[in-house]
Amino acid sequence: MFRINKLTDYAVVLLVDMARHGGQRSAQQIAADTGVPMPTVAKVLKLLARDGLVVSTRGAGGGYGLGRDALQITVADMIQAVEGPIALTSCVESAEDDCGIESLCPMHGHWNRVNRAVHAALSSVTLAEMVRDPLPFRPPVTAPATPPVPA
Amino acid sequence: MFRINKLTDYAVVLLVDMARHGGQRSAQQIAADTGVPMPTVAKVLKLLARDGLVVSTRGAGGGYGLGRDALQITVADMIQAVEGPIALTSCVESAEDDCGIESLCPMHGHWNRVNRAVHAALSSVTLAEMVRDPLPFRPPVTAPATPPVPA
DNA sequence: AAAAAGGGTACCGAATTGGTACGGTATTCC
DNA sequence: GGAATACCGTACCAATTCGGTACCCTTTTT
Repeated sequence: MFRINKLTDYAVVLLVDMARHGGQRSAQQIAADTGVPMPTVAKVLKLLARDGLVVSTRGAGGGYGLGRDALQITVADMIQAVEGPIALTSCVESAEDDCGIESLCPMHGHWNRVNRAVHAALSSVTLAEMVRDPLPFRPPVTAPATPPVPA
Repeated sequence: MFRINKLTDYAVVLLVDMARHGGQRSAQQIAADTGVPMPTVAKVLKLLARDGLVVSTRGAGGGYGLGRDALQITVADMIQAVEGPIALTSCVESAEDDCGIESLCPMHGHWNRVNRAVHAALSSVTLAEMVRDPLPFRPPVTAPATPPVPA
C-alpha cells in the first residue's frame, strides 16, 4: 500500500490536461477530455481551487484555469490540496489525537524527520515536468537493495 | 491524509523496543513493554519476520530478535514489510490493474519518478537513528512555501 | 429573465483497515 | 515422553475511510 488516493491521481490527470490546453475551460470539457466522470471532476477541481492551484470563473462562459504557472505547482501541492496536510502519522500535524499508547508518542520526532524527507521528495516534481516529455518509464523500485536475510 | 498504517506505526514501536533491549524476547514481553495489545504484536512481528526484519525462535524460551543490525533496517523496509511494496499508484508495481481510464495511464512514468524519490527518502532513516537520540522535534512541515494565490 | 457554469452539502455503497479468535506446530524442560 | 511455552497461520468481524452520486443554490452572461 502506502499509496495516494484515486482522487489525487485524478487531480494530476486534470491538471496535466489543463496545462496542456491552457486558458479557461469548463469542467465538462475537461471531463469529456480526460474520461473522468463529471461529478468527480467537479469535486476535485473544487478542492484544487480551494488551495489556489486552479482558479474558477463562474457564470456562462466560465470555467477553470491554472492558478499559477505549471512550474510552481508541485506534486506535494496536489496531494495536500486533495488529501489534506501531508503527515505520515496522526500526531505529527497538530497533536489533536492523543495516540492512545504512551510509548508510541516519543517516536514522532523521528516521524517528523521522515515526513520532511518525503515532503521534499514530493516537492521536487512539478506539473510542468509531468506535462513535458511523454514518459521515460524506467523499471519500478518495488524490489530495492534490501535482500531478505537467510535464516 | 497520505499517512502510513497504524500497524506500521506499531512496527516502529516494536522494533525500537527490540533494538533497545537486544537479544531474543517473547512477543508477550514486547507487548507488555510497549503497551501494544498482544494479538496485534503477534500480527506485526509475523509480518516483519516474513521480510527478515526480525527472526523468530519457537518453543519454550523462544521469542523474537532483530534479523539484522539496526543500521541495516530502514523505514522503507518497515513500511514494505507491513504494507507491501511502496507504490504510490495502483499501476506502478505490476500493472495488473488496468486503470480503467485511458488518459490516466500515460502518467505513470511520472509517478514512478515520484515514487523513487519517496522511496529514497524513506530509505534514508534507519532504525538505529530512531533508537538513538530521544527526539529533537522540530516544527512540522504542514505549511510549506506555497502560499495560496489571492483571487 | 433564462441559460450556463461553478459552489456546496449531504448521503450511500464499497473497500480497506484494525483488531480478535481459534486451532496448529515446534521446542524445551521436567 | 508429556506438559508447558511460544510462535504459526488462517479466518473472521466491526469500524472507519473512500469513491461516487444526487440535489439544490449562487453567480454571470446573453
